[in-house]
Formats: sequence, structure tokens, C-alpha cells
Amino acid sequence: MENKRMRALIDEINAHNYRYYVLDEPSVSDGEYDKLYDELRALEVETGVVMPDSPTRRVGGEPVKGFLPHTHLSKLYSLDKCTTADGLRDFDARIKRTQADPLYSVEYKLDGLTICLTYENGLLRGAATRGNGEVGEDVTAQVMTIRSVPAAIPYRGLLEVQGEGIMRLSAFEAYNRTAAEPLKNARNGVAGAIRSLDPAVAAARKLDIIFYHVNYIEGDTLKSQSECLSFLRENRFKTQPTFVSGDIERVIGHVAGIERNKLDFLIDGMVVKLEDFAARRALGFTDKFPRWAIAYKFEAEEATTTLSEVVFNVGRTGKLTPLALVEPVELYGVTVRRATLNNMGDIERKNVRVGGRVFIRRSNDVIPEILGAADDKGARIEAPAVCPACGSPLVTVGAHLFCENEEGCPPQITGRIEHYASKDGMDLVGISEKTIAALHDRLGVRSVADLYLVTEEQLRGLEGFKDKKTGQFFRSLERSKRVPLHRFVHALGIENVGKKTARDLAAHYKTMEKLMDAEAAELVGIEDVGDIVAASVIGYFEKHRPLIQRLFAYGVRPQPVTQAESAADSPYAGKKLVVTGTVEGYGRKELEELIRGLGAKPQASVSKETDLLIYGENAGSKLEKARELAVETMAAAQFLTSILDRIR
DNA sequence: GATCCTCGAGTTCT
DNA sequence: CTCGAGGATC
Repeated sequence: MENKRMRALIDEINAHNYRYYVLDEPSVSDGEYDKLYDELRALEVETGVVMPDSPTRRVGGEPVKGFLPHTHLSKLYSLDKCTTADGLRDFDARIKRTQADPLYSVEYKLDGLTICLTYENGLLRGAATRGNGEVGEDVTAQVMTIRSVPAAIPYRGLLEVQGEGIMRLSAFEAYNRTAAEPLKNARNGVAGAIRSLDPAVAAARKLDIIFYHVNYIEGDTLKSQSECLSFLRENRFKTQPTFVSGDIERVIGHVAGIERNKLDFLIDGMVVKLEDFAARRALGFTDKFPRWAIAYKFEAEEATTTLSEVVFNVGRTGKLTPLALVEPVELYGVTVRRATLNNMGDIERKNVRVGGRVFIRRSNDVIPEILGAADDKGARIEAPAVCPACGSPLVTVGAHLFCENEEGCPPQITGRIEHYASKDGMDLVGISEKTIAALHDRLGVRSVADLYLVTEEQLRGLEGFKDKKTGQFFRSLERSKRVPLHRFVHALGIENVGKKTARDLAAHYKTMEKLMDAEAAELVGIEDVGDIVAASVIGYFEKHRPLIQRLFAYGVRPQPVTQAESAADSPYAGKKLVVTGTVEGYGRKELEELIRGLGAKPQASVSKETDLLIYGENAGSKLEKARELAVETMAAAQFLTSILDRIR
């Protein structure tokens, strides 16, 4: 009985919320609304039942301990961009090479935080940030506090929708009128709130969210952007008006006519997308961007400031990078004190001088960049004659200056150790930049091999190294002794050998011993390895064989990544997996082999014991059954992406 | 030899 | 993200 009344109350309150927060057409007085809400809350307390789409879940709840990773159902791409009308004309020309009469839809490029919502059976399952496009962070508790996010929708299938979380300027100003600590700008207002572990922060900022894309829908039933937007609206998502035209000149006119300062939210440009989905599919994607959309970005906010000094930093490769220190200046809410100047050529081109004024902006609103000189005052910037860190003579290679004192130049030594310890290298958790500096200065650590000679007694002598950090230090080093070969090769920091080339080399040679004896002819035979990379590899081992032998002596044994060994740390190890549907490029047998290779068990049918169902094209009853039994599911394409590292 | 794409290396601030 | 440069391709 109570349940029935609760259901009715929830539906009524959600309907009022929808009209108020999404349609902006209030339908009840505050008093009436509060009455319904209080009655619902009382019933929930009485029965101890809180339904999944209850509005009382929106108040924020307890702070969370940390963000869990969330894997998106399909990859979220970023957009290619341009800053001029000609950029849009080029885009139009590229499209017209393959599409006869393209139709474009144009919308605001909102300046906030991209958020991705997953719905299943009509209920909000979770919310995540964009992250790297494949894996984001689960921010469900934070996003739940946004009133325009529907807790329940009419559509029943599996759905992932994408929107931009924003803080309206009116909300931003209202917040700052009373806040103890005012926000610097509306964008930081959203990003900070969503990234705060305490959902109450998000609740207090009165955020909003506007949707523009269906990232995943069962059966791919949508045919165009306008259908996509109608679908979103029918399912109670807030959308923005779009401008549609097939004439790029009209698109340019529309974009030029936008009056940013009349809007109640921040935008940093306009997005032009191909309207028709079949046309989009025909164009496809580059590695990073869809070929069927482009972001036209407005000029970034610029400021002028005084360049007070130029210092030269030395990196792990010995490369000197000029860094401009400027009078602190506010740009998009953060105080900028430094900006890179890349190289001497860059300084010449920009004609900047110490003591003179310079134009500065944050490129892509993130990394500070000096655009050029704003006056002709100040003193010329001279290239240093010797290394600022060690006093050695310098050489010029291409556009850059280098210090060749590999063994005796402190920033080069610590830089190499930092690279070795980095996440993509040996992943020495707890051996940070600071720790490495202390090891270098206080304990005389001069190479990555020296790390393994540090004693507990020595470490405890350093500031801040009590039980916890000391334990972590030695555990990290111990763990590193069984690192996969490709990570070890990357960690060495061989010139021109990064993550991808390290992987290729490891896959080809299988063991460190064979790689160390590699010959030029064979190296060049490997795809994407040419004369220069081959010479780097051979040169490295000629010089550093003793270092590697020391590492071997201390117990470092890089592991060839065979299937059996990759299984141990596979996230799928020991899990029961079922495959359904067809997967392009893979036979059923091959997939089963792949699954075994991950240390998982392939099964024929879905049961409640199943850990994960992987579905390809034309998936049928197994997928339905998995949903019924609440078995986790994953698109085949995504599964394959997630194990890319382990296939070779 | 020019052009496109991809990779490596270095980049700021909170 | 941006730059410069290596590799592949025509």
C-alpha cells in the first residue's frame, strides 16, 4: 500500500522536476512541491525503501572515497578543430569529396565538463566523465544532484548518452554572491564540483546538463542528428536548439553571428556536424576524430604580462627548453606564472625580450602559451653558452640545444630515473620526482641500477620515510623485477623508442638478450623502424650493456609476454566469459583461444555464474538473458580494445 | 621530394 | 596539447 503511494509520489515529483528543470515551465508552487516531497521522504523513512528513481536520492549523500573507473560502451572521440572560416570551408570540401549534398547541423560548443550517462531498463545506471575517451571516472553520486538529469526515462534498452555539464552564469553569479570562497569561473565551477568526492559540493552549485549525442543505443536505430535530438527530448533530456543548413557559407554566417556574451552559459566555439548518420558512417574516424564533425573554436582569451626571466630547463635527454617566467596573470581562472618557449627559434620568431610585455593565452584553455611580443622593450634573450645545470658545453641539434654530459648532469640523471619509475615504465609507485631528487642528492643514486642498492637504513634516514613509505618503496622495486619486457624496454628511455616502438621491439625479439644483440638489418625489417630508430637501439646497447647487466644481477628479469604469463595480471583472469553474435575478423574458435589466453574460461551459454557476456553483431537471446540475470555485458569491439596490449 | 600520418618528448596548474 | 621529426607512400 505504502509502495503504491510512494510510486505515485515519485512519478508526480519527477514530472514536476522535468517541467521545472528541463522545460523551464514550472507547474506547481514551491509549497505544493515541498508537501509532496516531505510526504515521500516520510514514507521512505517509515518503510526503509528508497526506489531507484526517487528524487530524494538527489541530495548528495555521503562523500565517496575515490572514483572508480568506468569503461564507456563505445569510445568517446574528441573533435578536430579550426579557428577560421576557411577552416570550415576546408572541412566542407573534404566532406564533399565523398558526400554529394551534405547537410550540417550546428550547435554550441559548451564549455563545461563532458558527462556520459548510462541507462538500462529505463533507469539511470551510472554517470562518468570522458576520461581518455575509453575509460572515465564514475561520478554517479555527483551527477545525480543535477536536477535536469532524468532518473528514469521511457526508453527501456541499453543506452549511453553524452552531454555537457555546465554551470549557468546566473547560477555562477548567485553562488558567488554568498559563497565563502568564490569560484573563478563557471567552467571551474562544474569541473571542480563533479571532481569533488563530496556530492554535496555539486548539489550546492546548481549545475545543469545539456545533451547532444547518443553514444550507444541498442540496434543503432537513429538515422540522423535531428532524430537523435528528438529521441533525447522524448526521453526527457535537455537539448539545445540547432541550426541546420547544407550551405557552408550560411553555416559560417550563423557561426559569425553568435553573440557569446548574451548567453547564460559559457561556450568556446561552435560544433558543425554532418546531419545524416549513414553519411557519417561512410566517412568514419581517424585515430582521434570523427571525420564528419569539426569544432570551430573562438579565439582564446588573451592577456598581456611582463616577461620577467627566461630559464633553461634540462630534460632527461639533455634537451634544453627555455621556460618563460612571467608576472602572474589570471587566465580563465588560473594564475599563470610560466610558459614554455619550446626552443631558441621560437624565441626569435616571437621576438620576445626579458622585461618586455608579451601576449599570453592558454592554448585549448589549458597549457599557457606565449603568442608574441606586445611591445619592443626589454633585453634580447641570449642562448646559454654552457649547460645551466652542470656547466658543460652545449651542442645544437636541429632546432634544439643539448647538453651532452649524460653521466654527470643532475637533471638528466634524475630525469632518466623518473622515466624508469613512471607509470608506463616500471610503474614504481611511491618513487616520485621528489623521492628521486632526495635519492640523488643525499644517497648518491646515479642510475636506475643504483635504486636496487638502496638499503632500508639509508631510506629511513631521509625525511618523511617512515614505515609506510619505506615499505612501499621496496615493494615497488620487488614488483618491478618481473615487469613485462615492453615496459622494461620503454623504461630504459632509448632515444626515439617510446611506448609503441618498445612494444614492437619486445614483440619481435621476445627476450632482452636477443634484443641486446639486435642487428641493423633485422631491426629495419620491423614495421615503423627505420635507419634512425635502428641506430638509436644499437647505439644504446653499445653504451649501456653494463647497466642492463647490473640490473640483471640485481634480479630484474623482464618477462616475455606470452599468453600464459599475460593471464596472471589480466583483469579477466579466472572469470567466466560468454561470446554471442559475430565478431568481424574473428572466428568463434579464435575468440575462445583469446579468452583462454587471458586466463579466463569460455562458456557456451549464459548462466548466473557467468561473469561477462561479450556481444558482437546480431546478438540475440544470450544478450537478453544476460540482461535478465544482470550479467555484465560488453561490446566485442570494446573487449578487443581492452585486451589490445595482450594480443601480441 | 613532397605529403600525410604517427610517434616521441616536453609542456601548466591544482 | 603542441611541436618536431621519423617512417611510409606516392
